[in-house]
Amino acid sequence: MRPRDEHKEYQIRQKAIELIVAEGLDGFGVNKLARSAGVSPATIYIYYKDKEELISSICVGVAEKMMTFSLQNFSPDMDFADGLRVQWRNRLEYFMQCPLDMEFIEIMRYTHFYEKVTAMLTVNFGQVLGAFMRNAEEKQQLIPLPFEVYWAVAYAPLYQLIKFHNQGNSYVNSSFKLDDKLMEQALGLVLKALKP
Amino acid sequence: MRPRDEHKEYQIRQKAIELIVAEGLDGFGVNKLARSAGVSPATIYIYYKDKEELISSICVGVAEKMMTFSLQNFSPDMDFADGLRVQWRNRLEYFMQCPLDMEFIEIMRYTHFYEKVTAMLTVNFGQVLGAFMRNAEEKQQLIPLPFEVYWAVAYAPLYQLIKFHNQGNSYVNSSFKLDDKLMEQALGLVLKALKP
DNA sequence: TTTAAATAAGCGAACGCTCACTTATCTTTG
DNA sequence: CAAAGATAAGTGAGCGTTCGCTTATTTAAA
Repeated sequence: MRPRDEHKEYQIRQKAIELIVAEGLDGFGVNKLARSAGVSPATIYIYYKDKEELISSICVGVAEKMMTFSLQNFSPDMDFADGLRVQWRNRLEYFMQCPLDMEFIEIMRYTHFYEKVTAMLTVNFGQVLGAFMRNAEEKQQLIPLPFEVYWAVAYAPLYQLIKFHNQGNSYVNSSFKLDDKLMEQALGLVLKALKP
Repeated sequence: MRPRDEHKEYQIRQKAIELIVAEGLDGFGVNKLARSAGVSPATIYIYYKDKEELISSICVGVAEKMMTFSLQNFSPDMDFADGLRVQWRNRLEYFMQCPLDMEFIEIMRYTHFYEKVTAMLTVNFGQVLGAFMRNAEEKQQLIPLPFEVYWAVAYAPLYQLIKFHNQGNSYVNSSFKLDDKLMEQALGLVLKALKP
């Protein structure tokens, strides 16, 4: 039998992400994607059952890649400040390498497609980072907190900075670029908030 | 001449928000909206030039309402901790009263419709909150910081908590409800981070 | 080693349906 | 009755999806 053209498979996924980031989920269509990826619409249906499964699959794929990346060089029993810094650095590095992925996930976050991502993240991400938080508490490097309060203070500021960066500006500055120095400054504040 | 039926005007806007929150921007259609609001599709085109203007107008309207609400009882020369608490309380109260508005804006945030909102927020929101930040710095109630770092640490955690609440769960807990006590706890941490 | 059967990949064209939007007509007001 | 509101009944365009067919590759009998 004829083997799959892996380049086509890749092109479909890549162009789908590009199109959705550029034009949003509305404005995204299978025929448009086919033209953009240089394949026939029918070919897309060899790989995916329907449009729903196409988007869903890409969504989970990207989320898995992001999660794996952000857990690089990380272990739940690391020193609290070190562990949090590794997490921040990984996320920032991933974003610098794959800015489209980040924007793509942000768009998907408020669609029903994200439910599968949440389920996946809960199993993999939640376990590891929940353990990290509990360990840090035991070592008295972190104030005892409900998980959600901890998470909101520990990670949300980073995502907001990335959002400003993606947007290219903020409410008062017409141009904004996130760099290592700014990240460290924000991380310093977060650590100050969370340490006993 | 015949006057407009204001009930219809309101129904169109309200149902549009409900539909977009329920099914996303894709899956939202003018015919569907007309049926849901109990009017003819053509009636919608009396109020709005096209679908684009319809969504755009609702988007800006909701954002303006949110901004006005969140500046209630607030002044840029308030004591820093008091001012930040008022902001957090206002946002949380608005969300409790109009949870759909919040979800609606979050969906719109990653579409081209949000550009107009950003422009509007920059003018109104940015001015007031920029002044608040500068005043707080002068009074030495706030560490000197770039605006974006300040904003990320000061407000992002609240939005993340609201997100968890909307979602109804987080990465480790299968059920989560945001309340006043949790908000105060998170606000306490944020203040600890930002105060000298 | 040749060759043809078998099979999945891949495609262009078109299907049925829904979409955003319009037209022709009627209704309600000053 | 003039003027604007409101609508039922459309319209063509574009959507997701499928059909009928071709192409490339493997397999294995001759």
